[in-house]
Amino acid sequence: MQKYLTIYHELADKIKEGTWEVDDLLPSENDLADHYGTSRETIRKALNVLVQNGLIQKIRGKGSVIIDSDKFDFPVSGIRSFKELADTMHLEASTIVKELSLEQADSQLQRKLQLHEAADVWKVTRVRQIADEKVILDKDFLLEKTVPGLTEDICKHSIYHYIENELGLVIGFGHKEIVVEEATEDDYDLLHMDNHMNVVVIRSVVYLDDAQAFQYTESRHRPDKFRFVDFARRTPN
Amino acid sequence: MQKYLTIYHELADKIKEGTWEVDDLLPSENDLADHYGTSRETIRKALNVLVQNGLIQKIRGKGSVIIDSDKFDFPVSGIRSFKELADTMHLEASTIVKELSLEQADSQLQRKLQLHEAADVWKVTRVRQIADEKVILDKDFLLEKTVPGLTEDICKHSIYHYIENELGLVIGFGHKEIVVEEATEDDYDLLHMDNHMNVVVIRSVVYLDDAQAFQYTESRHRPDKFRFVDFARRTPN
DNA sequence: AAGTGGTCTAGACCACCCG
DNA sequence: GGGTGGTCTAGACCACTTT
Repeated sequence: MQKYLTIYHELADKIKEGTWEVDDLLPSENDLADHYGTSRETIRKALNVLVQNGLIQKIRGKGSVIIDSDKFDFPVSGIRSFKELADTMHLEASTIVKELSLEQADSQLQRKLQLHEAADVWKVTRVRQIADEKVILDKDFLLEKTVPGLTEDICKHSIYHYIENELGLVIGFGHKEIVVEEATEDDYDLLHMDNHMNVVVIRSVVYLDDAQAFQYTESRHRPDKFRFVDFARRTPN
Repeated sequence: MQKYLTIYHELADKIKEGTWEVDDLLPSENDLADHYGTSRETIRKALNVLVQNGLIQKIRGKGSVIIDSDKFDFPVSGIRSFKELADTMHLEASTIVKELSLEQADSQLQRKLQLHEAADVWKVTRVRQIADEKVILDKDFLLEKTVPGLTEDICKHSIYHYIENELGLVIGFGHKEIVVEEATEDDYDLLHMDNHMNVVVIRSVVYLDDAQAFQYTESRHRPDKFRFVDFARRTPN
């Protein structure tokens, strides 16, 4: 692995273990460079990842202060699979696969995935349970060309795990939209909806690191169980 | 201004003007270094900001491809003021200041702002109108010590503009939580609520670049007018 | 004055993609 | 094999904070 990433992980682990108090300063970049026997720029690359992930804040002239990242229980933002979420939040979660089929992408889906021609897509419908309550209805559409060999077993476990670990693909980026809509009959059928007339809908497109869109997802959440957490920095624009 | 930021802005403007087609490649880093008479590392810093902001995707061995960032109308995510949002989205928006007062932070607010002692805070209540409909109810709490001299006029215009441009402070980072809750009487009184029983509530804490929390906000949205857009990358974790 | 992080340089080697 | 981006180096100067 790259030197800066191993240093990042070592520092991230130490921070999460509480090696330094919140508001304490990390050793200076020069000290870290000496300690790890590397150049300052390499240390800076490692520290920048810590900054991105909300573990430290750098202050010019002072140093790098430890941030109370517990406050954020943050990795919910960004691109995360349901399984990753459930694991990091220590939830008792399970998945029910309602449908797994191969279809032709219609024109709307072609536009979302920026396809210039027809293509086969997997349609996957899954219900997510947390503590034995059906709270999320996920409808995924995945390019068959990019994600071949999907099985019900994979869908039940984690499609992302399959994509990244079995197929060796690398997720690049994604964008999502969150809105609130009226619940449909599907929602009432498949989720434990009680009296809620609204659902929170997250529509997202995910791209590989070669900028190819390969997945469109509509994720429908019971409103009383929905929670989205985000950590952000002010960037140049 | 720093060389890499001027290069970033020049390239960002060119991309937004459509100088290159989506899926085209930017000139190579070496070419850009020659063209701007600078080193490759400086070019790379500029390109990394383009990547962060979803304008390009770098592909090893190929180059930097232009991403269709229109698809994201993206700067809604991250840390943005209502005024910035309204401006970039070209909305006909206005603000009504309902309350501006100075209070003592209660224990709950002290915890949110990570204060170790009592402190004065501004309490600002504002209703946001878009196209003459009252759609957002914002309740802000700002440390008076950090943000002195707040006036009704500033609150009506943009508190962030005052903080960054008049006071010369620099926003560092923030975190937010989005949930759906039952509407309160306040919501019904102050927003054009029709029959919606739910509101989308965004609770956020914002920090300066010295890692001092200075603002807590509760932003309550009419569900049918709520939309949150997010652009994210997969980062090491 | 000394120490910190922020920027910038000129060079090097590597892994990867493509013709 | 030539070009691309990814990593790493050793050094320099700067703006800023603290002592």
